[in-house]
Amino acid sequence: MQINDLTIEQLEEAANMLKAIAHPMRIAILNYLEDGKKLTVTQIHELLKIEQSTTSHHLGILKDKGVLSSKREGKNTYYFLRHANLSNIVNCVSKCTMG
Amino acid sequence: MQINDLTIEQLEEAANMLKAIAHPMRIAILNYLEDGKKLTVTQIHELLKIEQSTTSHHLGILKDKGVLSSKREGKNTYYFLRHANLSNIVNCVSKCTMG
DNA sequence: ATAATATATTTATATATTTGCATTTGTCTA
DNA sequence: TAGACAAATGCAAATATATAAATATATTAT
Repeated sequence: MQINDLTIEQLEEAANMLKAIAHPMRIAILNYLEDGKKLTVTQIHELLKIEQSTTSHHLGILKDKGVLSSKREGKNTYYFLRHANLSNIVNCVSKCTMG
Repeated sequence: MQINDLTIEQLEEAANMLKAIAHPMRIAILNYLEDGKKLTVTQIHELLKIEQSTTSHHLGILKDKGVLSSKREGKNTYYFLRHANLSNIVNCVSKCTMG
């Protein structure tokens, strides 16, 4: 299976995934979720000091676009990276922004 | 120098870079520019079958956000990846969209 | 059942992005 | 210098996204 030569559908899915990541707050969220870490909405909302509803909204986008998964445990919902290698994207771009 | 624990400015720069990439046409452009390849606006405009001005606009965004560089040669302007490892982002996301 | 806590959704407003057309600017050649 | 070709820019309409306030839903404990 080739990596390049993507169909329009695949291009759009890839774009949606990157669009989901391409936001300062959402990059910050992904930073907290490296190495398989799992955090709740409240934890993230407190770490980033942004509104609870805004936090939930961002997490919803990341989940909807396939970047994060979530798992409810009692009152809490834990969010975590769906593909471990997605951390690489953030690291890669971070590296480029530091050159 | 740490990769994580980014400042707001760094988060925004990283987000801008990813936002520049996060578009179906622009991902397609990056796909054509792997392995140090250089293409002109017209070549890309013909490959992607989109308007010349639209092509130029997308290339401008990619250049402005530090993803591409360009070099004028006579009537043509060649565009190419600024950091070779940016291909990894596209490949990484592509891989995730094929799971 | 009720209250308390954690998440998610709805809604509205503000802002940003995409696209193509028309135009302009830059470069080469006759 | 005029004409042809390549690329960039200004503009406007349609579409998408971000944010927060208010509200709704889900879960647990009393």
